[in-house]
Amino acid sequence: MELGLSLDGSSKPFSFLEKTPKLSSNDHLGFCMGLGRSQEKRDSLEAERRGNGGDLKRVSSDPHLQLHLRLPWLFDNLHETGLSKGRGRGLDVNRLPMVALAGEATVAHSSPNSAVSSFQMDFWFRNGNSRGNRGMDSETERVSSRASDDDEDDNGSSRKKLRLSKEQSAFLEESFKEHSNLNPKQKLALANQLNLRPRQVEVWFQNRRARTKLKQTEVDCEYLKRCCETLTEENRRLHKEVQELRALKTCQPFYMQLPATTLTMCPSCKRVTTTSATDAKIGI
DNA sequence: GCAGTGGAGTGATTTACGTCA
DNA sequence: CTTGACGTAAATCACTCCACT
Repeated sequence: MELGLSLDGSSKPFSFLEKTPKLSSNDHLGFCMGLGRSQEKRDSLEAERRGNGGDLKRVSSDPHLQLHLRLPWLFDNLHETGLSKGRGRGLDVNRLPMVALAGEATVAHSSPNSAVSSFQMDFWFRNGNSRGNRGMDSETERVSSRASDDDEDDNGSSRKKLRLSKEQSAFLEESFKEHSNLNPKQKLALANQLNLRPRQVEVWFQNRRARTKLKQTEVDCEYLKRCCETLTEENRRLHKEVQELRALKTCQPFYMQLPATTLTMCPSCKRVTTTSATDAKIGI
């Protein structure tokens, strides 16, 4: 059994279900939720993207979110669908022992717990920020210059987490409110404005989109959960009502079920005849 | 206080996929 | 039709911060 619910009230809310593979019989009681944007919303989003300069070549190919759950609300089913399955990954330098990073002496010396990230140093330096006037040794300067390189390291050791400053985050946040997708021009402008690499801006927006979507999904799931509970309760109530009506029907005397009859007199022969209400209605 | 720990937040990377020229 | 470039979503990792014990 599949139940489709739409949150947006679009006229064709479950078109995506046509493409959804049928749940196998092993899926027990399946619950399929479709969280979709209405066409209008999608159009506006597309228009917004076009308005961003028209450089974007396509819109998201994933206008809907589909969740297949086994009642009652077993979210852990997501794990079974492969969402949490890891893929084969390439070499991760962060998993290498420190010895292997000997060539990255400048980075390795930088304390990972340092409150002053290499990026922030870079930001201060480039901005001429007064905070950057703290006494920094030559090593932090080396880190700074390294972080300011626009190109990624070829040896893949650039997976160094750099925390953005509050100002940068706030600015990115504001930009995100205006448009959640950036065209290359906007990306470059933002990067220049914030003294970040374009790639950093790009990644920030990617993460922001993903996490916004995740949050929205959680909210939607909660809403659907409540909807389902309400509907279940309503269903239970209606079933009970049907049972009561059936019970009432079997208890009623036979005559109560007969259609009402009326006595009529034929105007010509003056004979009294009985006519059922239905007969009278159809003019017999 | 202080160290250890678990969880949340977040920047970065990898992979897969769709679109377009 | 095929192919490569490009952009994005999804999944994941790694690091940081913070509350709690």
